[in-house]
Amino acid sequence: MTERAAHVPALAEAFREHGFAGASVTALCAATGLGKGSLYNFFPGGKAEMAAAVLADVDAWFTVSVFEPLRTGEAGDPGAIHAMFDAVTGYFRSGRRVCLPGAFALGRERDLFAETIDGYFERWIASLAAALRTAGHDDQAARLAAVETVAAIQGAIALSRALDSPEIFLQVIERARARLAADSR
Amino acid sequence: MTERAAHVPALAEAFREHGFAGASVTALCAATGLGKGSLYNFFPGGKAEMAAAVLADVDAWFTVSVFEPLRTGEAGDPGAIHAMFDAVTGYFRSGRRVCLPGAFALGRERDLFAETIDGYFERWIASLAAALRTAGHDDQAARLAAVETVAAIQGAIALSRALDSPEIFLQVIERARARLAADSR
DNA sequence: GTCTATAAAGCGATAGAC
DNA sequence: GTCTATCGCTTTATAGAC
Repeated sequence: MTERAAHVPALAEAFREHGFAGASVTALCAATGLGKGSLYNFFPGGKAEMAAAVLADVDAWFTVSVFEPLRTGEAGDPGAIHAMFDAVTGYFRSGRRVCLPGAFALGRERDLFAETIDGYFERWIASLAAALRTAGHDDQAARLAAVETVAAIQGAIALSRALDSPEIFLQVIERARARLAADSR
Repeated sequence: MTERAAHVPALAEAFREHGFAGASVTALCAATGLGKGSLYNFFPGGKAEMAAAVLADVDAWFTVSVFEPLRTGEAGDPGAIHAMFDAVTGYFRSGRRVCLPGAFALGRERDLFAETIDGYFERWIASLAAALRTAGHDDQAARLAAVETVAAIQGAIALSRALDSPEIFLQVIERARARLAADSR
């Protein structure tokens, strides 16, 4: 028996490439290697349920690989924040790979997945702010710097794709990293 | 005679709301108040030609309202850069309105409009960098700060839509503005 | 230049054989 | 659980009346 979860990464890549509206069930079949019948057997709710599963998978990865490490960093150790930048640089493939919650936020599909999208960014900001408080920021400064940093990462993806330049992504990321490091001295 | 250009703003709002793949010709008819026959009379190339006209219109607005003012600012006067932040805050409706070149950059439609999208962002960055050089930055610092700022604006749109919070947009914009002002002292 | 009617293709989704 | 065949609908785009 093949399980539903095994096909989620392929669905994710298809949604990243085509967007939600642009990803036809035929394209999703091609991405997974499954027929329509099999796909609907795993996801009776159709495209919406597939996208929800993908978003849940993305959320789970970030929870384990980004949000939780940010919260378990020790006081005075900037390692957790550096690890976050390294993790997102790898995950987003230096801007070649889209952030699905961010991309969905720009379109009509935002309404379908509002809670998931909101939760993803809210927890990213909150956990980064927690790490910044550990590094010495006060509450308000930590929250603002976290918002600014997450926005910078989202903007870096859009801009590097627009200019077809991974270097642009890396430039923005390194400046965001340097700014947090400087502020945390 | 109604002219083609008169319908471009309505098309733009439809593409912003639905995205390129999600905007059906029926929806574009509803947005413009025209029948399919009339729409195809103005835009024989269909959706792609409509979107191209919209992107050209966006590009023209930014050229007049953002790019050119950035280049005509006088040395030592930070007014042009402040005017840019004011203009984009208004244009993007504090993050409620999507940046079409930025949104298209995230999807497959990027390939269709690659030149336009690339040119839009390249000229935005170049004109902002020119204003920063006028304000005292050296070449490399100006370019990097311009890239960072445009990315921040794109990220602000995505994040404020994700969290359904115009305040987030304004926070990020004000921090970007303050950073440029501080660097230009 | 505008509309309605329509063509041809693709869509999401389902049924039913295996 | 997997497939193919098919349904009903929407899609893009065109044709032709006015």
